[in-house]
Amino acid sequence: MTYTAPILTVDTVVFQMVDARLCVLLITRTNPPFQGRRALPGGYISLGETTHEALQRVLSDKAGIECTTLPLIEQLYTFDTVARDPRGHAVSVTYMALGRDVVLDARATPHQPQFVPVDALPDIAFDHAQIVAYACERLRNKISYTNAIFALLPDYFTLSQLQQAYEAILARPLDKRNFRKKIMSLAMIAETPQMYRDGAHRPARLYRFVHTTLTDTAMF
Amino acid sequence: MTYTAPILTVDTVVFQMVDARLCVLLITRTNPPFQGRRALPGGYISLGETTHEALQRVLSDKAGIECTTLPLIEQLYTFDTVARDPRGHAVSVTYMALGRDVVLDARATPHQPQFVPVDALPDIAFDHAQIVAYACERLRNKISYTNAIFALLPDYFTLSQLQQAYEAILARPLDKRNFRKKIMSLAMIAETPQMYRDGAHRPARLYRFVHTTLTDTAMF
DNA sequence: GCAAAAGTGTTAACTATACACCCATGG
DNA sequence: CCATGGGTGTATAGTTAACACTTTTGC
Repeated sequence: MTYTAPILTVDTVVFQMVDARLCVLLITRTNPPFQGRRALPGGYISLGETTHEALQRVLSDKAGIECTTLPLIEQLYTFDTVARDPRGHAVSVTYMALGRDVVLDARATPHQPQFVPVDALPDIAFDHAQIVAYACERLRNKISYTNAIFALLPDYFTLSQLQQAYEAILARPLDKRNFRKKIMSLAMIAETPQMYRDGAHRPARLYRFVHTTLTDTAMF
Repeated sequence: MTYTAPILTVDTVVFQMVDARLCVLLITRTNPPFQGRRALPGGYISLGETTHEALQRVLSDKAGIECTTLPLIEQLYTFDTVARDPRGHAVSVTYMALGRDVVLDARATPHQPQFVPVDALPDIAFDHAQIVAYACERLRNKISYTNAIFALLPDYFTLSQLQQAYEAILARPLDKRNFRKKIMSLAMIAETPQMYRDGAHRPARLYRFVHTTLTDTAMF
């Protein structure tokens, strides 16, 4: 039997907070089709490679990111999609990753990786706008019933930072008092003795996450 | 460039209620590996075929089921898995489907399709037990925030039947009065003038679903 | 008349929401 | 002293959960 499988690719939506805004990692395509257009980091899955291995390789090659620095990686959905080259139809396994300390060196690769706010996306290649929209929805759901947001915040953070992250992802304002009451009742975070001083106002208490692995925690 | 993709397969978890129990469709494998063992219906995805097209073909060939008779089909997850033949690693795109009127003809194909209660699964091939467990969990979640259960019930049904379906999927008993109060407040189902008579007891009112497409409806 | 499943309300506990002022700091 | 963001409590409405008896039918 001569079995020929469809082209199989992986595409990843890497989220990170930048200035209290939810941002997604985009690269610039160096090859046709969509050469010069921005896109999600992605590429072929080779024979013998798992989807996760391909993801690691692609993020490392195209954005200089090591997967081990991303505290949360989760598969999203598998799209039947247009191929990257004219051979026709392809299948793309998509992943979502959350980061907090990712520093990009836009000159280290020709792909110019950068974080772009999800509420101000440029015109991106393939069906990647759809994938980003799906990832945003998944993330919104995920932070509502797990502690997934830990993966987007630094080890020590203020309640205002935490609230801003929730607000950016949910795309709606939250009441400060109700938010604090709720979050403290969940045993998801713990007070630390440290304070954060920043500008002409009262210093803020710093908190940390009790668990830095994914845990069920009904927030909303 | 000579690009060789991993082997790509599709596997489907088809659910149906049988005697108030949640059942899953299994076939018997006619080829190695796991020849003679039961398994989810599945097979190769060919070049040029979408995952959904492959799913249709596989269900038709191996179980005699036309996809158009399944009111709800949803992609589950894509597993890196063992290959069906010794060439090594494969990628399996899995789907969940819900049915209500599926009648199987176990003699029409050599695959002996049959519905088996999920709480009494035999030893099944590959990583299919894991896939069924994942599908059950997804279904449990899905019926909690959508009307997905419509796809498992006949057009006309009693409140007891509906409650039994929820109980079978959630694997816990529900309070009859609270259940009825809740379901009636959701505008998910509507009374019909018909009654269902069955045995030596009071006849039951028949209801129908207001929507027979997937709709958001917070049930639990 | 009896066995079997259908049908029906109330109360208490909990959860979610709305809302406004004082505090600590730097300049 | 003033501008800035940090921090705090209460009252109401809505939701969930617990619980037992009467009705209608076939035999």
